[in-house]
Amino acid sequence: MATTGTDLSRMREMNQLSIVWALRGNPPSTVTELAGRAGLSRPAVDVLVQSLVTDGWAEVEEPGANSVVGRPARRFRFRADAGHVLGIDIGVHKILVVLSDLEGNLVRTLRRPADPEADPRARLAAVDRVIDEVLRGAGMTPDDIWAITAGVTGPVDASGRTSLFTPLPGWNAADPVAHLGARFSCPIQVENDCKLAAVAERWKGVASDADDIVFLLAGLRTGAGLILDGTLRRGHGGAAGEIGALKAVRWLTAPGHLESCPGVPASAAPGEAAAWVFQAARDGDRDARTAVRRYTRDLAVGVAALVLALDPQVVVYGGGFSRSSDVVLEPLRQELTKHCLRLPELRASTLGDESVALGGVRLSLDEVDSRLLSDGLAAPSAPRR
Amino acid sequence: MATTGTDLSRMREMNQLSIVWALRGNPPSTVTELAGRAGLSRPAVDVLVQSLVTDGWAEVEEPGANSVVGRPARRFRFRADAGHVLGIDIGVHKILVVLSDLEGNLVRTLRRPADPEADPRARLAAVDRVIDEVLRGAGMTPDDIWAITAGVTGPVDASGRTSLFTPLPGWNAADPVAHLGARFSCPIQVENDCKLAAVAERWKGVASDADDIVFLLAGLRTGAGLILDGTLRRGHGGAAGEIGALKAVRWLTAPGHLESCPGVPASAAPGEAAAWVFQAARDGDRDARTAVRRYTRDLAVGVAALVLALDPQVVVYGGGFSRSSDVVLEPLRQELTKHCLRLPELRASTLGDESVALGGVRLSLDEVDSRLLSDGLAAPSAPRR
DNA sequence: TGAATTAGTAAACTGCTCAGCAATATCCAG
DNA sequence: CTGGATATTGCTGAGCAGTTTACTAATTCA
Repeated sequence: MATTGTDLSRMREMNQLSIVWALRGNPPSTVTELAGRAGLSRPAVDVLVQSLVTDGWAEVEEPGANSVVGRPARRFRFRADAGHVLGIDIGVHKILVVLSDLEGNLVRTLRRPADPEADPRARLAAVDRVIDEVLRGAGMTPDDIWAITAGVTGPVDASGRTSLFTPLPGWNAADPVAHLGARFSCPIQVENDCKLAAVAERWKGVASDADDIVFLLAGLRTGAGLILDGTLRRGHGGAAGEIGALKAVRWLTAPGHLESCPGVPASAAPGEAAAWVFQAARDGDRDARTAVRRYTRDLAVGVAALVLALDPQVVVYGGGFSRSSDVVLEPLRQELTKHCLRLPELRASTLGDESVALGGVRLSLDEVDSRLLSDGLAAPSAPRR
Repeated sequence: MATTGTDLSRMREMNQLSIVWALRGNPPSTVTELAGRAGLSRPAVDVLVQSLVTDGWAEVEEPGANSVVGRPARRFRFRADAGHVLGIDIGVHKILVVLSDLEGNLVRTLRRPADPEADPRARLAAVDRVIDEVLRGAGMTPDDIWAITAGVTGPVDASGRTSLFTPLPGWNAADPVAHLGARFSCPIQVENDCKLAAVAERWKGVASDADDIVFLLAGLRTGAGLILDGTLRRGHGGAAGEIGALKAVRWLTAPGHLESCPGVPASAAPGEAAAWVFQAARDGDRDARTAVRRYTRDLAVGVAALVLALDPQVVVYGGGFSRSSDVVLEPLRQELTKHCLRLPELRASTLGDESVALGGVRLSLDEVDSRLLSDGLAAPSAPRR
C-alpha cells in the first residue's frame, strides 16, 4: 500500500471537495448544515464555500422568508450547470443521447431510429447528428461538454474497440473514441451496453440499495453486467459478464423459444413476436406459457452460473423484455431455486430502454469526479484529455 | 461519496501511517529514503519517525560500517515483532497453524493430522492444541496475537458460520469464531479455504502481478476463490465462487474420472489414486491420459463459466492436485480455448498446501492494517474486538 | 421591548510542513 | 596528514489551514 503523504494544500483541496460533495445533490444549504455534513468547523466551511463561490462552483442565495427563529442564513447552492456530460446509447435500432448537468439532472434526451444495417461510418455520422441536435437544442457547443460515455453491444476493450464480436455490422473495425475525439476534447469512454445499464440501475434504478448486483439485459440478445462492491466490473479485457458465450448456457437460443411459439402472427417482427407471446402468456395461453417457461429455463442456467460465481445481493431483470417481467420473474425464480445455493432478490428494471444512456451519464460524471479528485478544483471548465 | 473533512491531527496520523508503510517490508532505511518513499519532507519524516521510535513501532540502528561517502545516517527499522498474527487451516485431514510477525515473515509453522470423522468439538479442541504448541514454541501468550483468520471448507457467512454445506462433519452447527473468541480477545475471522488460498497466491504466490484472479482449489473437492481488482470477493452471503454447485458444472464428479481409471491399485486411497493416475499419465499410460482428459473436460466447464463471467487476467491451478499441474494444465488449456472468448493466463500454484493458512495470515495482517487506519497508531498492542 | 436563537466574523492559538542554513562526520585526493 | 567534497543531522523562522472562542448582527417570539 503506497500511501503518499499529505500536506496542507492537499488537505485544503480535499476539504474543498468534501464541501462540493456535501453541496451537490442537496437542496441549497446553510454553512452550518454543510459543516455538519462535511465534518468541518463553521468558520472553515465559510472560507471554503466562499472560495467556491468566487471560483464559480457555487452560488449564494440570500436569505428570504424564513419561518424559523434566529438570524436567517444565506444558503449555498451547487452550480450544477457549470458543466454538462453526455451519455449515449449506440444501439442496433436506435441512437439515444442524454445530456445531463453535473448533478445528474437530465437536461435533454433525444432518441432517433437507426438503420440496423448501417455500416460504422454511417452509424457514427448518425450519432453525430443526434448529438448536434441535442447540443443545439440546449444552446451548447462541444466545448461545454466535460465527459462522454457511449454504450455499444459486445465486449469493449480498454481503448473502446469492440474486437471480439458485436451485432453492429462491421463495428469491430470502428473506433468510436477516435471519431468522437475529433470533435470533443473532453474525456471519452466507450463501454459495453449491459455494463452501462447495470450502472444506471444502481444509480437511479431498482438496485440503488445494493452493492453486489447482477444485471441482465434481456431482449432478442441476452447479456449481463456486473457490479461488485459498488463498482462496475469490467474484467481484465473488458469482457466480464459474457457468460452467454458458453455453449452450456443457451442464452443465444433462449429467445428463440418465444419466436417459435405456436400462434405467433406470421407477420410479426422478432421483437413483436416476443411481446405477443408475453401478452398471450399473461392472458393464460397454454402454448405461450410453455414458451415462456422454456425461455426462462434456458435463461436460468446462465443466471445461476453468475449467481453461484458471484453471490450477488440482487439480480435485476432489465432490457427490452423487462416490460414483461410480470410473466418472466416468477418462472425464473422457480428455475433459479433449482440451481442456486442462496437465492438473491430478483427485481425487474424500471428504467426501460434509457438505462444504457443513463449509465453512460453516470460513468461520465464519475470521470468528472475523478478528475476533480486528482487535479483539484480550479475554476470550472471542461477537462482536456 | 461522503468524504469527511480532515484536520491537522488526522493529517499527522495519516502521514505517520505512510511512514510505517514506507518502513515496513523494506531494509532499514535512512530518513532521506523514507522521505522519498512517503512523499514528505525530511524534517517532517524526522519528527514522525522519532515518535514512532518512542512509541515502539520502530527501532534506530546506529550508523556502523558505512562504505558510502558523507556523514553516516542512522537507519530506522520497522519493529515487525511488535505484534504477531495467526493463519489457520482447519482441514478435513490436517490442521495447519502459521504464526507470522507484522511484516508477514513466518515465525513458526506447525502441521498436525486431523481425524476426518472428528466432530466439531473434537476438531476445535485439536485446533486449540496446535495453536498452544505454536505459541509455546514461540514463547508467546494469546495476548500477543493481534488477529486470527481460519480457513474451512464450504461457504462461510459474515459471522463465520458454515450454514449451507461443508464436508467437515457436523460443522454447520459449529461456531469457530465464538470458540476462538473465548481465549483470544483479538479480531477473529473465519473464511472459506479457497478464498484464503486465492489471497495467498496473490500475496506470495504465482499471481502477485495480477489484480483479477480466478483461483482453483483442485483436489478431491474442487472449489474456487475470486480476487477482483486486487481484493477478495466474498459475495453478499459469502458464497462467491461456489460455481461447483451448478449441475451443469460437474466439479463434484470430475475427480471420479481419476479414481475409476483402469489400472489404479485397488488398495489406493482416493487421494493416492489420483496421484497414481497423474504419474501414470506422465509416464504415457493411455488409460490414465484418458482419465486426466475426462477430468479436465469436466473441470473446464466450471472454469470457463468463471472466466467468461469475470474475464480474469490469470487462472491459478492450486490445491492438492497442483503438484501434477504438468499433466493437467495443457489439456485444461485446450478445453478452455473451446469455451472461452479470451483465454487468460493459466498458472500452476507453487505454494502447495500451506496456501490456505498463508492466506489467513495475509487477511489477519489486513485486519491489523485497517485497525491502524481507523484508530491511528498509539503504542503497539493487540487490538481488542 | 427584551429574551432567545441562530448566523457571520474576527482574533488568538495550535500544529504541521517546508525552505534554508549551520554543524557534523566521513571519504578521498593530493 | 590535511583540506575539500559529500551527505546527513539538527535547528529556526515563515507560512498555512483549521479549531476554538468570543463577539456582533439579524431575526422571531413572548
